[in-house]
Amino acid sequence: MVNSDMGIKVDRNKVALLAGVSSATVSRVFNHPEKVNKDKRETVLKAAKELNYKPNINAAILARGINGKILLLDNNKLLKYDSSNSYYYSWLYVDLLNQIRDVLKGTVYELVISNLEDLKIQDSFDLRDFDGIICFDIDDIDDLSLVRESGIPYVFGHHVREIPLTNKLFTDNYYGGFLQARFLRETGHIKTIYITGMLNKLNAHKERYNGFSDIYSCKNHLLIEGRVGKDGGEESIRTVIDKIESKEYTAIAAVNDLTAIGIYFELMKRGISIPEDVSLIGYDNLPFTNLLPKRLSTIDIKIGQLYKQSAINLLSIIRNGTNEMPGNFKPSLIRGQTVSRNKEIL
Amino acid sequence: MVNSDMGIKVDRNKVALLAGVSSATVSRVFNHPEKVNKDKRETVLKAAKELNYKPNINAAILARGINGKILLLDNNKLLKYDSSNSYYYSWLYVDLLNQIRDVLKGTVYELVISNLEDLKIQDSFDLRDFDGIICFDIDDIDDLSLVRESGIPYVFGHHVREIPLTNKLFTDNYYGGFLQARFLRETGHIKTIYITGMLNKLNAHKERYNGFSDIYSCKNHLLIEGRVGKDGGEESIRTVIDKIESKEYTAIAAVNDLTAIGIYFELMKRGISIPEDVSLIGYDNLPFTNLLPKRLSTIDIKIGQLYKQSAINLLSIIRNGTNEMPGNFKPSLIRGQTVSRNKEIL
DNA sequence: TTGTAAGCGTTATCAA
DNA sequence: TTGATAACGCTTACAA
Repeated sequence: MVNSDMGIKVDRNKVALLAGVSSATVSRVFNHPEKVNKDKRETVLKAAKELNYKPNINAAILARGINGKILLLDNNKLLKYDSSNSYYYSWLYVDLLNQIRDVLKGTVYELVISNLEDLKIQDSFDLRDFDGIICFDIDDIDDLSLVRESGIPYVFGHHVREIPLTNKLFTDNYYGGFLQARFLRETGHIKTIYITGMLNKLNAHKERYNGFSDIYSCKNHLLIEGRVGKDGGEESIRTVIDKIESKEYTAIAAVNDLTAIGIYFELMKRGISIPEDVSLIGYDNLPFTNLLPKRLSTIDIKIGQLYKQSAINLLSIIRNGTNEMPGNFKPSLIRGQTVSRNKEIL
Repeated sequence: MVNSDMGIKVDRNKVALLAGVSSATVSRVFNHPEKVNKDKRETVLKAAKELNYKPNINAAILARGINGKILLLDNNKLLKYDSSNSYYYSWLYVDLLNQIRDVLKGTVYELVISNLEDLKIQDSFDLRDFDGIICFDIDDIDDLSLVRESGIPYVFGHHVREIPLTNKLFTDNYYGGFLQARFLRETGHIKTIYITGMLNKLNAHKERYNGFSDIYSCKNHLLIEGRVGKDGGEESIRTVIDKIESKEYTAIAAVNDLTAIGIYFELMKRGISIPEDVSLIGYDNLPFTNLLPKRLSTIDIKIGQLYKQSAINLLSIIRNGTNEMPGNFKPSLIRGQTVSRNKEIL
């Protein structure tokens, strides 16, 4: 007690001395407790407690020949106000961060955050300083090569085809689109409008649409390809405002929440009530949507859970060299208040 | 080249061998380059490059007797949907994170994130594993004692009085409230409504109000103390809706953006136009406010910059044992679109 | 089951 | 200005 309180360094040797064992035994008590006699183990633990002993992680790491660090590598698009839309996703980032930390909590690994920009331009750090890499939102094939060629175990959350499935964890966009459609159909909507970005530009958009159109055939939905985001949503909805006012279409699905928000406010401005006049469902479940006058119906991509699983997978790759976990992550429906039963058909 | 590409370990000794110097000289080249002969320095650097040598940070840290880690300790209120309001501040968290990382980039320190809950309940980690602690949004005096008693250098971003000024960095709430008021006065508003939480409950609220009422005397503003947040804003504004409709009061200031958003939507619902019928200004500059139909006028607390400065201060404390930097951080005005010139007096 | 001792890759002191 | 060399605190063969 006194020792530690006085700030005098207490290491394995001091504990060993007090417990009357060798320092190797102390080490074993902490790393392979099953390999040491129960009585001795307790004596050591007692001595350690008395001395307020705390293992030095860095020394352990050095002795083990590892780095003790997992890298969360992001594309640093977050927080760039100008590249606008991705900025708002930083909200989800904290969730993801916490989930990954949760997985790493019991391990020797510490989570370190960095981004591609620092890696490439400044080379202020080296991938070799890490035992594993979790890529967040990295979709450029060249960027990925950088990671793959480092030889460090990695996992990856997107859709580049060249990546082995083992290292990949992705949100099931098809299923998400399907959920949107199924919800609208269940609430009695016959004819719907689907608002998205240019489908040939982004695979995720295409997949979400495929899931949606699996339920709503071409005759039963109107597809609008345009810009995404708040402004895009406003623009797109204007082109079909007459078809909403005429009640020809009774529900709208958007490819993401930001676009849905543009639609939401544009309709509001024109005195069209949601969901009384038209139903609306988004995609992503940005926390923002919970602050709207009517809580937006949307799809929760559960990004925190997705990256939690990716951290688990990474650990498995580091330890076993491989990983058997699922790579496919299913989103879920948030019912919200912006979709209501279609009264036109009652 | 070959060596490193083949994954064979290359350390100081290999570099020393190739450069024809001792390993101590190699070490000096990297740590105290001024202490080594220029020619030799270049030879060493060349050899290091050729071998693709990378210093082992953990070994350095161990030898130096430091931990190589700075802790960002938060109160883990973020991400708790139920404790609602703080949840939305996670948006700002990413900003702060990036800024701190930016400061630490040139140092041996890595940023590690953790929270009080893990520290107290699980004791899954030990404050002694860190060289410095940045406390984020920790306002409980007992929690702070934990940090202070660890003896580790720390900085701290709030208003507990017992903390020495050196270790404290705070946002100037008085000035922020003053900015709100000055902006409203400049745009010609004579009588205003100030909506806040219970003033005796939270010092920050009190300070903001003091700044505001420094410009608007009691006769010129109506103070509403109530619940904060979206619901609170809705409630509070309802109690004075007649005074807004009658144009007796032409502008509203809210203690924070979440409250302002409640006010915003409640007014919208009642057909009161912002800023045509009444002006509105919030506080915090949550990114959210940029997505509203009219971009909310608000006060930017610049939390990223604040924590950047706090990281700089912490480094100064670690290195010099003390710190001379300013502890007071001034927010700035975001003009937005929800405050307009008061036409009543034109 | 336990102890001895050789690393792990640095830093830094002390002589030269 | 340089080179030996002793830490740094731990892990882990290997031997006992």
